[in-house]
Amino acid sequence: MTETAPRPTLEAVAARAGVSRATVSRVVNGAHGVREELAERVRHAVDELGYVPNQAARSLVTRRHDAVAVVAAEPETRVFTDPYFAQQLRGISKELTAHDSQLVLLLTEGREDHARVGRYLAGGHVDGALVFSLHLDDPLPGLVRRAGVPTVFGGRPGWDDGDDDVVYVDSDNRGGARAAVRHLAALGRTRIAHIAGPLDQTSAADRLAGFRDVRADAGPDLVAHGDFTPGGGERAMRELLDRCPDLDAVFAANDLTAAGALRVLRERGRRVPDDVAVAGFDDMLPVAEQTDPPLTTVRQDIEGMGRLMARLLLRGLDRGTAEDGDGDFVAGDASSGDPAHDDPGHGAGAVPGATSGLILPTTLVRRASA
Amino acid sequence: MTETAPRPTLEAVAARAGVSRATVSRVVNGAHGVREELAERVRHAVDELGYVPNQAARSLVTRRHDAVAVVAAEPETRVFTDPYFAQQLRGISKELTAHDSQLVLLLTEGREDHARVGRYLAGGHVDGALVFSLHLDDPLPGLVRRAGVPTVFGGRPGWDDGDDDVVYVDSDNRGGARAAVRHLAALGRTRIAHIAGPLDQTSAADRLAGFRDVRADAGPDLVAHGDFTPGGGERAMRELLDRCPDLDAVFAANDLTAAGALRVLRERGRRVPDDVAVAGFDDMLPVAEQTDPPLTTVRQDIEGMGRLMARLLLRGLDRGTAEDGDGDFVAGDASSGDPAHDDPGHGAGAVPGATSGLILPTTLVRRASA
DNA sequence: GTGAAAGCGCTAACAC
DNA sequence: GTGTTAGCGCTTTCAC
Repeated sequence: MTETAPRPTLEAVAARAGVSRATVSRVVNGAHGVREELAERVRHAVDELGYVPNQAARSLVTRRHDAVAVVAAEPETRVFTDPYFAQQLRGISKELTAHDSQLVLLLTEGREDHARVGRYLAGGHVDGALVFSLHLDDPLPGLVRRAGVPTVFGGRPGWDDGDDDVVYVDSDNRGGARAAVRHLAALGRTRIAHIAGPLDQTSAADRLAGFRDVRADAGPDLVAHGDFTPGGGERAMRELLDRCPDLDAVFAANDLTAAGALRVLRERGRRVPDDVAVAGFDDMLPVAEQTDPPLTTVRQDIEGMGRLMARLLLRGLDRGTAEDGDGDFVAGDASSGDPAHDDPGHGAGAVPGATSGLILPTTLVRRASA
Repeated sequence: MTETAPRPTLEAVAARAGVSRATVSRVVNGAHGVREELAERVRHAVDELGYVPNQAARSLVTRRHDAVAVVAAEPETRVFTDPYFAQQLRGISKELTAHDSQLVLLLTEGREDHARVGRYLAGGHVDGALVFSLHLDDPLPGLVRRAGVPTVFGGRPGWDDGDDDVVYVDSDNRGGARAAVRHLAALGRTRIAHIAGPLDQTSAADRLAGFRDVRADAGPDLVAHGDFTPGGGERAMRELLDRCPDLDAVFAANDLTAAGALRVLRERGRRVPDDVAVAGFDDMLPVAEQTDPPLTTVRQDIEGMGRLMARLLLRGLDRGTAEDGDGDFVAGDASSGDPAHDDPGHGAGAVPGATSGLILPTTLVRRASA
């Protein structure tokens, strides 16, 4: 834990190179209009002295911070029970790095933390925020709005007050669910059940909606409610089996749930997929590949979500800097029919005063369970 | 993505309260020696105006940032294949939050990123760094040292140049491994094999060392090499079975490896634990509880590691601020005998000029596999 | 106890 | 093109 040595300043570089501070500043910031000879001298001095600009001083005047906050509610989201969040972070990090922006991570544990986050966001430390909000009643969204910071949400926000323009990125939960259920149906299954996730999370609600899209006629006994955990999956599976002993397929709201269901099916002597076909959601690798049999499931581009969120935010931040149209990433299952499905070409800030979401496509991964 | 409104400044608050900027500053920073009446007036003005100090301006003069960088090499560590890193982050976040410090996440993807991280660290954006370095040849440690930023490492660093004082936190990989192997032996197993992890990571090396501590006589055919993945576990298990068909126990370097081994054992018709007892390491929940049978394994206090790292760093930062001795967290299996095992009471900066590590204890979690 | 004033390191007008 | 100058919002001596 050595002490930080005093860093050279712009002034020092200027003296060394025999120019003014302004010139050094211009060179350092890549401005045009500096004679190449001088520029070279400056660069030399910078190297010699090991000059690194002081960001605090810079932000003070530019009001830019080259930093973005990532806000996530830790206990409520499944942020730390699986690698999901970590992958989104990775995507975000990659994109921010490419834009020379730093990632400030704000994790909230409870209500006490909200004030802190609000203060931080309002304090003008960051240029924007990426907020993960998966609960219907999440206080975070309101909070960041009040802070007045440009924001992109991860996951479809539960509320929709209409008069506010909200930008979000989500994966196609509904379309993915449809694909899974259609796959089960294509297998010839006719008694297809669903184990839903906690419906106060939009992902769970959307997956249930996808199930219903395909099985509009499914009776209520074919739907049980889990909580995205294996334990919840077990309970729900038992319920379903008791209610509908003749079911021949199950679509679980996520892989953890499916793993629990699998265990109960085995315990009850049902063969998978022969007697009952099972499909999950997430393609959470450590689970989906390890179950017996391995899980047929719906894969999302999680890292891609993170990247897209960051990209949207950054693009919004330098709105007006032209340079548009790197179209990889605009996405969407065209057949999705999801009501929140915007023209992806516009991205951030497309429709002022209206919620606009970008939905990333999902893909069905076939393994042995269905 | 609404635009940020202009924030009130100290000046504004001062005007509102009818005092000088200096006084407001004192109140805001909780200094003594301000007449209570004035202080009250200032607090009032702060609330009314919704004043939040501008951190950039503050850092510019104080040279404090109330921010800590967390640096992790993404592809090399298993950071994104399991929830491990996320849990450490959570621990770090909690501790930093309690000290009003922000968490700046620096993820590196490759060599190109090192320069960026070095620049950032050297740029004086943060008060210190928490660095995860698990590879022997990791360039990160040297880099942060050159940046001259107070640092605490996560995981025992692979190198040890002796003349530098390095502070790190690790869990008791060696002691945990010993406990697992002793447990297998206590079960009456005599032919205990080990599937090691990638030995360029100290955790894997330490677990192997722990195995050897207990089974000093184990021949080389009882040790196979995996890579911390299920696939590696499968390959290693096949090898072991071919070499030593009579083995009756396996200690796998982590749970993922154990999951792979389990699959091969089943495939080869060995019953677990009857024919072969299996133990893992990590207690990685989505895996350890889902395997068939569930895994006996060694649990680490991952979140605790994160907290301790942050605590150590922060304590080092305000060295001299007295207030010491909240002794929860100082830890260590006293019987460990690990050479890097310091007197935990001293913590950060205890032995200047020498590597000092704090080792968190592990616990054996018994499930059905052994 | 409180205020006035200097200055942290940088950028952005504005002159030259 | 390049230098000079005036702050950005804050903390911190130093007088009073």
